[in-house]
Amino acid sequence: MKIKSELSKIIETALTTANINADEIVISDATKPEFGDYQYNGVMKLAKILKQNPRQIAMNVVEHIDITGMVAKVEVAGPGFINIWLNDNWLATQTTAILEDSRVGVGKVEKPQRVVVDYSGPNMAKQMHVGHLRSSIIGDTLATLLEFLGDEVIRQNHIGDWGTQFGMLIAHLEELGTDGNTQELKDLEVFYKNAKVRFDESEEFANKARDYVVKIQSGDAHCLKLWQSFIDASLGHCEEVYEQLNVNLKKEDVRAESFYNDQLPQVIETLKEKGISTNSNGAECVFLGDDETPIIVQKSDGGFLYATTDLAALNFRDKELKADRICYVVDARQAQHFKQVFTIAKQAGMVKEEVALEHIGFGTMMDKGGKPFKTRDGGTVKLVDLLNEAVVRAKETIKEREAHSDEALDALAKSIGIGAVKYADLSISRESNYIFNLEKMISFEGNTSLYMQYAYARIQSILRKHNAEVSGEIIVGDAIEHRLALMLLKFEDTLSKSAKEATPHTITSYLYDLVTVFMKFYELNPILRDDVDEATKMSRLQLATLTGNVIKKGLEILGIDVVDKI
RNA sequence: GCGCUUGUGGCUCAAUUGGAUAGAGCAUCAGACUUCGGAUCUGAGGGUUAGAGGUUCGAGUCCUCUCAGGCGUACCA
Repeated sequence: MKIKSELSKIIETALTTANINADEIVISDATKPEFGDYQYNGVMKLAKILKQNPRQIAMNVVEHIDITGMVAKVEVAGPGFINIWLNDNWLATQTTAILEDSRVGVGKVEKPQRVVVDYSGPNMAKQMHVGHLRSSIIGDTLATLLEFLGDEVIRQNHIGDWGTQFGMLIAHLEELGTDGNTQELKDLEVFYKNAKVRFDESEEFANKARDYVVKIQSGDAHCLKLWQSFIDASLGHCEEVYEQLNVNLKKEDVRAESFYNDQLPQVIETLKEKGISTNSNGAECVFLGDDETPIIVQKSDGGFLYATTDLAALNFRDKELKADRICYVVDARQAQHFKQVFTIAKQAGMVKEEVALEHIGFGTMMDKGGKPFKTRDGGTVKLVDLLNEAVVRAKETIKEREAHSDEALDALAKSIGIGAVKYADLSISRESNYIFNLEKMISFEGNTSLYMQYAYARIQSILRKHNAEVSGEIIVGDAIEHRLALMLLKFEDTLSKSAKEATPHTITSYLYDLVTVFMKFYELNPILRDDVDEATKMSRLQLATLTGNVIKKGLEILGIDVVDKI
């Protein structure tokens, strides 16, 4: 239910009949229950333009608002706020209407776009570390969300599989045996370290490594084969992590750096032709605005850089993938880089002017002391280790409570442990750095996944206990049911906002609010007690069912499982 | 040096993009139960939104300066 746009229409009609012009009508949530459900604050701005008393205008508008349908009451407050209360019967009808809806009342966007979401982007030379977590799950949430809302999403995993380090790696691989199944590949960190040792200790090896870099790039069959087997092994590691994280990235979503390799000379040609780049100190450079430091697109030795690859990718995504919107889910520290690359791409006509280019930046994960996340001995924390630990912790916690079969316990621990890590990450506004604290994540209190999962399990428990058909209409009988019904209907507005701004935390805080309201409802209004009449019981069961459905759908978009029993 | 960015109770985070008395959760203290799953709910204390000016009906949010942190800054990605 698009409540806000419905209310906008009502206000617009009122303004028109009152002979007032307003360009954009913004409805916001009421800040407090006493102020109603929603408010319109635009009158104060209009007053300035019309040079009239804002309260007077507000009174005038209020008189023309239709209060026969969705709106029950309107009031002027303060300097000219218009407070709006929704009608209980309307809330009841609307919630009843979506009881059987698999989309829980969420419609599809009117104008679907073709959106490229670039996320995860691990480096094949290394094990995935915690830094990749954010890109993977924020990107995946965005992709799932846009898809659910009706956009056509093209996932792109821009993996790092190209560059000088691969010469060293495949030379090392060759020494170990060319089958690519060597034991050492099980841990890329170790493999990399050993390769580096060989590179430093042997001049012969180092020369071979440099030679192999050139050979891969020129398409030497032997080296390409080595390279490919290395990439396959490394990508295999990533896929295990995606599987565990419930991240929907497949092999066919991979469009690696190497894919753009043969398009790089053309990028330089285009930049030269359009007079965008110039030669400076032997390197091909783009100077933007008054900046003194250029963006280098080709090194003096002829080699290309990551800006070049990104330009080629932008070109490809516009020309071949025909995207309307391109989202890069990449660390916020690369903000300037993307700003520059986007500017160049548009100037050079590699991307059409109307295509939206967005850098979806995110902050860094810190340890408890507020420093960048490292292991005790100062190394990088592997993502696999971290996730495994979360699952182990989750298992310990739930084991204390109730007896489960080993199989059920493992599945439960995975859903809860992984869910906790993902939820904690997604619930923080993405641009800020955040402090990683596993104990807090697996807590049952506060804004955590477990609190949501618990609420869901509780609802399922009620339904099991009832153990009969649930039918009939929702009745909104008191203030708490009013709030709950309204929260349920706000789901669509929440998702739209989250999609527009690419902010997963909009969804988590909504879910938290929803569950909080549900818990209050549940405390105040008994459902299955004997003294509750049949119609009320059914209505409350329906409200509980619908709440469960929304929690499930919300968590599903975040890639987090619900469980029927904890 | 220049540029970008951040600063909100003891701690971790919000604040619908300029709206009403800045909200939550931890932690602390005080309550509720013959539990529809207490892994819950109710309440209290705790804030000059880093500091100082400015813009206006109205500022955590916009502008200027100061202080403190983070990041980037010519051939890594």
